[in-house]
Amino acid sequence: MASINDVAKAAGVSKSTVSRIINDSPAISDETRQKVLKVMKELNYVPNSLARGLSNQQAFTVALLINIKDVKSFSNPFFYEVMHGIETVVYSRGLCMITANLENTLKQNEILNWLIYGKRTQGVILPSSIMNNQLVRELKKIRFPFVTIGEPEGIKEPIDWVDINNFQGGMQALEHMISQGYKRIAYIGGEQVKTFNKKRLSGYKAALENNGIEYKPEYVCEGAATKDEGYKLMKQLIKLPQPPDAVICGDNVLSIGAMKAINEAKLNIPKDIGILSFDNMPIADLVEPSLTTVDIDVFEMGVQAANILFKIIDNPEARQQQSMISTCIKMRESTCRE
Amino acid sequence: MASINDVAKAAGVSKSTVSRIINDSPAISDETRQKVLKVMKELNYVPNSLARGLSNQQAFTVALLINIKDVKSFSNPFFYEVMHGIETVVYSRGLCMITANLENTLKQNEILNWLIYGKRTQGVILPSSIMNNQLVRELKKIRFPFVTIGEPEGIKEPIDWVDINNFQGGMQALEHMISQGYKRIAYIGGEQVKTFNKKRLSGYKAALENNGIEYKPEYVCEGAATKDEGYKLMKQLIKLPQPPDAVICGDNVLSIGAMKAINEAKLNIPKDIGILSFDNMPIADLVEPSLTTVDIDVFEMGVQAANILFKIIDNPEARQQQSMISTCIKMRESTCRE
DNA sequence: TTGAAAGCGCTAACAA
DNA sequence: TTGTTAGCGCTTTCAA
Repeated sequence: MASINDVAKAAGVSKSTVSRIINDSPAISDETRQKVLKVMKELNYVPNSLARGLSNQQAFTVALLINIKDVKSFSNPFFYEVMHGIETVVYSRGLCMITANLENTLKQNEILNWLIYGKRTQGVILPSSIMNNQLVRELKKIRFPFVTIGEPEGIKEPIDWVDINNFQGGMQALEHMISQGYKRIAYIGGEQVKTFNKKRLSGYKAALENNGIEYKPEYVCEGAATKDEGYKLMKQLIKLPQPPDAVICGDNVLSIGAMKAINEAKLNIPKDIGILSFDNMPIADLVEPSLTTVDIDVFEMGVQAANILFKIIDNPEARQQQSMISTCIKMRESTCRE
Repeated sequence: MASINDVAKAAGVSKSTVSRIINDSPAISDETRQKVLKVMKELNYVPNSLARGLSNQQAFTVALLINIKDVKSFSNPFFYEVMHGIETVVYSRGLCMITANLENTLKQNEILNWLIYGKRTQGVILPSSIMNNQLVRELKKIRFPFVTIGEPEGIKEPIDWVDINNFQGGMQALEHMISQGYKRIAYIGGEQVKTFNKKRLSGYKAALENNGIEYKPEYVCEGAATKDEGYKLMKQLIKLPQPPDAVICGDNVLSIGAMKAINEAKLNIPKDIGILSFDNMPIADLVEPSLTTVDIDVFEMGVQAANILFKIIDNPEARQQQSMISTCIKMRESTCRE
């Protein structure tokens, strides 16, 4: 294992010179640089990141905190892609990404302390669900760079975050239905505790208004979570004196329940009833008919989170930035009336 | 930010003493220990991991390499749980976990070099798909601890790995079918390039033999990957002069295709044809009827991978260990003939 | 049981 | 453009 000293000796220069070359300092003659680079290659030299980190007082590491229990907010496929987005940016800057689960041995604050004060990382990306005013105050006090995934609620100071534009998603969902000729568009929404569900519903309502369609409370169900609930709620909708001719569901699971109810009522999708779902999961392609969804570029969300984080790291005075990722409709058979 | 010196001064001891306490050295009087621990708490002291690492010549970090492109072998939900399993063990030992994607800016070897020679990590867990004899030789030469996820192919030297017991899975699948009274059990397998698919099929064949059932080549299709292929293959099976009364599918996607074919033929699941799938994905619970699957404890696989890795780290002379995670049948409606 | 001091591999201020 | 040197925060050997 060659060290900077070995390289310096072998190249006949001082270790400061080698250090300067490692750090791309311009104050080095081309001749020396070539010579040293050659020696580095020969010795298979890789700078010791621990020594660099100690000297620079930074870990060359970014941490992604996840909450494994919080399956709904950032569940499997999503999380995976967010992570990959972050990773792409982090590694392209020559840092490592460390991941840590908040539900592990250490408690939330402890693990953050451990990561931050133990100099294990120089920035974190964390789910908005764990943010609170005290934590924000603390992080700001020590000027520690952080970015939140998801817009945090009830935070007084402005902070940096990225989120899906769920309001836009709700609007797009309704507008897609309208464009396909549906008139009476119902809504089976997910749990209203989650901000993103509230935003989606607001988007739906706003689009109703924009399009001069009357809002009918009996068309809107909230707080559903399981296939079974989707099924039951859809059944009720079908039984209405004037049943809807389309339904927007909060997620794929609800949709599957709703589809079952529609099939049992011998109604045709998409002819009699159109159906559209938030969250573009693999299952949307597999069901019969395939499911039109509101799609999200989760990878991009990771990329933006990381970019914002580096912006703060590079310039601690940078203005806070909030970034919304656009949604788009992934059209499939379930709304293709034609 | 308190350093070891601050603690030493505040406690009126030398920094060696503080260091000994950090490292749980027994050669410390209880009195001193209590005194120093109290000061540490007061100063909110956390040891600088970079300095410790530099001094100890180890990063206190374990790396998980993933191959984001290789969706089939270790795809989303799986990977997520493996990671969580690893993480649980890693953090309980006070180390960090870093993840790195092989498809990133750096190439495979470069990123490994970068991680290892840059002292960024003291052990890696990596997918068997990237293993080759040269890499094994190199890692062994420098005695770098590593564990493979999945049994590697064509590796000459014995190495440490964990894998799902896919052979057992294949046997269990067939035996479950038999126990439910099915007689003519077909098999729609995944791509045979993948070792795990070969093993599953071998298990199926072995179980046939164990149970004195004749192997019928026309009942076995291989190399399918999409819903559509599942559909077509199932259709062919149904058209056979003596069609099967049960089918085992290589994954959930194939199963959905097969179910479609069965439904179109107006056959009942599970009465006329039973269906069972490898891989217990969320979708298995959502389809109608719900799908019996071969389930896998992927979390446990991560735990074992990490445990083996630490065994090697703690004792470089340890014998190589291969660990197989048992499968089990998750019974649902699709095979419930009763 | 404790302390003094050297050293881990790098960076950066200062000098040349 | 390059070299010398002190120092980053910890561990560990040796001595007391």
